[in-house]
Amino acid sequence: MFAEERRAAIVEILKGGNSVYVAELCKKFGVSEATIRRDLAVLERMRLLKRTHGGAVPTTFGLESSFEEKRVQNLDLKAMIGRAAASLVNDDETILLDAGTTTLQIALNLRGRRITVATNCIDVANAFIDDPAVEVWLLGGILRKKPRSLVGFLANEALNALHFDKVFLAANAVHVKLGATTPNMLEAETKRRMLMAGEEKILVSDHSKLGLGGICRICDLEELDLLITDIYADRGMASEIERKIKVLYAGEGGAIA
Amino acid sequence: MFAEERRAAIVEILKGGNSVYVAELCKKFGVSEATIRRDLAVLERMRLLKRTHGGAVPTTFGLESSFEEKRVQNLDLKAMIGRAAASLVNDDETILLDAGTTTLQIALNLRGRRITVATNCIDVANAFIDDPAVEVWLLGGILRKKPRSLVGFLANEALNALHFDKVFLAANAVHVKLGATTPNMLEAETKRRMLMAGEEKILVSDHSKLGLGGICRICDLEELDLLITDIYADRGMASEIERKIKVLYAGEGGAIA
DNA sequence: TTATAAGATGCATAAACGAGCAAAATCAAT
DNA sequence: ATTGATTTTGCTCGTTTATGCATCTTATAA
Repeated sequence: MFAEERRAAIVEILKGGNSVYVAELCKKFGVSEATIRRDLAVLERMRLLKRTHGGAVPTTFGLESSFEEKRVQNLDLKAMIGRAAASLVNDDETILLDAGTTTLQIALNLRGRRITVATNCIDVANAFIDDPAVEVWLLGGILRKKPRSLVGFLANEALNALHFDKVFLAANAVHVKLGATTPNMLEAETKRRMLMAGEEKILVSDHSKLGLGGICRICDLEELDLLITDIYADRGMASEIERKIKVLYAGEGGAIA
Repeated sequence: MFAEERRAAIVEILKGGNSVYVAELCKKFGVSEATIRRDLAVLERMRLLKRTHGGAVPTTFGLESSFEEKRVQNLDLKAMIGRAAASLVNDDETILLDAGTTTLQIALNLRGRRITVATNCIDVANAFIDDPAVEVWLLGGILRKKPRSLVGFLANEALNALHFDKVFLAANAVHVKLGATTPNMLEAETKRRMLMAGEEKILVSDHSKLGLGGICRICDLEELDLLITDIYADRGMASEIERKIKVLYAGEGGAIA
């Protein structure tokens, strides 16, 4: 592996929103800490990341990052779900991607594809910023600063005027009876509109959110066409869910129906 | 095998997204390392690959594009203009900020203020990502990846529904006769809509753009309320412009009328 | 504050590179 | 075929780059 490749891979890791440790990178690439530090130094000069004591964090391009570095939970699971979801997308389709860490993984797996992607998340839009193949539409709206999503009137109005082949929705909780839920009312409303704007409605959620209930209902599971979760989902709960909606289980090798 | 064939074959190998080693290519084609290096040099000049120590990687590797952080021209002047512009904004106002490096400087000088900012630029929105005081609205639209701005139908529709106390517009060229212009038609259309959505219409432009003409006209200078430029503006041109529009000259200490 | 982990710096080494030159291959005319 | 011009190729050698190690300095946390 070339230095160039290694550096690109480091940037790729950080694009998922995670921070990385020097030791972690050493192990992953089988090189010394000195080499990793040199890599991080050049990447920092390129503004592709920000070094910290022990590793590096993504650049929140702009200013001294307020990056509250809580690591993304279940990132590897989300990456698997992202790969599985991306594999469902065909060339020349129009895709609507919800805001969220899982949908960001879908975005990363769609880079280079000949598709049109609309989203209400600036991180998702940014995943394609150096990708000439993908046409990106950003829905407008009020900027929610924590999840970096756009919600509210502008987003809803924009969604009224648009239609997509597939919509990939994220939810904070997925429950057999309560359906898909989220803690924020504005988010819920925008998510409902997103569903309406999509031909094929796909919900993505790693297994940790299954069985949980939130405050604001987005929709019942019957209203959706497909749920993509991971192979660590509880079998009992899974079979209950499967009575209401088709489920895909993403794993190392690929997805199983 | 001809050199041409060999080079085509090398490009073909890289097309799959793989990297190649010089030694590997030597063996494969039965030629010396010097020959392979010459091939790689030729192909790199044709932008068909990117050389690394030991081999080459495909050009679509990502790092390169992010790396071209072309440095902003006249950044210090733009910062002065940004300070001057920001000083015109009052608390509780609603502000519309155009996309551009100068308007980004305005945004940086508005951090912490109790205002609402709408923009069609993700960099401007990001300037407030860690600022709880400023409420940010992002207009939707097609993401233009080089200037990182949002234009087109969604942006225009959103602007129809909104109204702001002040709009700060950026232009690529400002001319006494031709007015404010920009090279991109979609941008021009969205900028026109932005003007319509603002009560007070303010154009910002450092002196290097004065006297230049672009392809797409945004508006005549008479349609605007104020031009903010810097103190290095040519006096002759400045006095001509002043016959059509009020001008503010930003300098080290502050702005002079 | 001190203890500990992480980072910076200088140096050594091996691999890769670039330039120049000569040999070999190719081509264009006779 | 022969000759000469041009291009391509391979080789050598001095230079550069990438990397790891040892040592010294700095940052973080108890």
